[in-house]
Amino acid sequence: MPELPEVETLRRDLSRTLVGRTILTATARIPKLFVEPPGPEILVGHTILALSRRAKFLIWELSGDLVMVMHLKLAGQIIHRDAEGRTIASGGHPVPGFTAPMPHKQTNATFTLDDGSTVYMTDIRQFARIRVLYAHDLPAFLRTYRLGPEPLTRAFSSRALAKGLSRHPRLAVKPALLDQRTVAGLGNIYVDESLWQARIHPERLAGSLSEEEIRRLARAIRSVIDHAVTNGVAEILNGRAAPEHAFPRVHGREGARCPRCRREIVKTRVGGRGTYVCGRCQPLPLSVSA
DNA sequence: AACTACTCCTGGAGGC
DNA sequence: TGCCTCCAGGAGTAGT
Repeated sequence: MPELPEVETLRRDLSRTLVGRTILTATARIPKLFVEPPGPEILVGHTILALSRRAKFLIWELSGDLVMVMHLKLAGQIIHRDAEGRTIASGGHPVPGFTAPMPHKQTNATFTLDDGSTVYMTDIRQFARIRVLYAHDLPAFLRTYRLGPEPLTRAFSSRALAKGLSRHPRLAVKPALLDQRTVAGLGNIYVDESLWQARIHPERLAGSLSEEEIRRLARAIRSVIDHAVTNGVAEILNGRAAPEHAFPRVHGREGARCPRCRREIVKTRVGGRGTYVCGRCQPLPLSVSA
């Protein structure tokens, strides 16, 4: 569930509470959490210099030429509690709640810091992964993913999107967008939202989109991601946002009315993923569905 | 090379 | 209540 906006929001919040702190202890409950050596013990004594992000990777930049690269996958969550046990930063998957007692049985890693605070990493599905690298090896590590442009940077444009989609001309546009080489950081929710906003059916073949549609899609991706990052995605997903900011607009809203045309939102399956569309706003021409 | 299907996991929902 | 199946889904990988 954590996609670019969730990870970026988390990065910003943790930047305020973690930078300058030194790690006193680091433990993992599940050995496979740290994909390969070194394990968490190497982090002890290192100071957190900055937090950065690439696609859905959360990157802890540490003293001594180390980086810790986290991927929350579907259900990873991070909670930072101060010495009194108050949550001072949190993000990722909202279940269990950020106020739940920590640690609990799904707390898979724990980091204690020099100010008495503690960072808990939880993951009810155990898919999340952590990798510790030398900082000078990080660029090569990221290069192996051949990640596409970040949607909120100048590198992302309708031209860049067209180029990315041209890699999969015979593939449905939804799985093409989920490929991190096309655009970095999109996941199932934001792809559905972007396609709805651009009025493009997820099963349209990537190669069938007109230039105008690709422009619309690029604008939609940028605005959907920007909106989520700007407005604080966790609160939006918790339903606490104002109605005009209700989000998601289609994903997970089977049976609700399309906010644009009032037609019922239907759930389908595209590329093996649960997919939500408005049948009126996002037409699927017969010529490309055959 | 490119695409599909399966896998990793657990918990929650729904059927009976 | 309880047992069963299905589903959630990022990304790695095995198979076609």
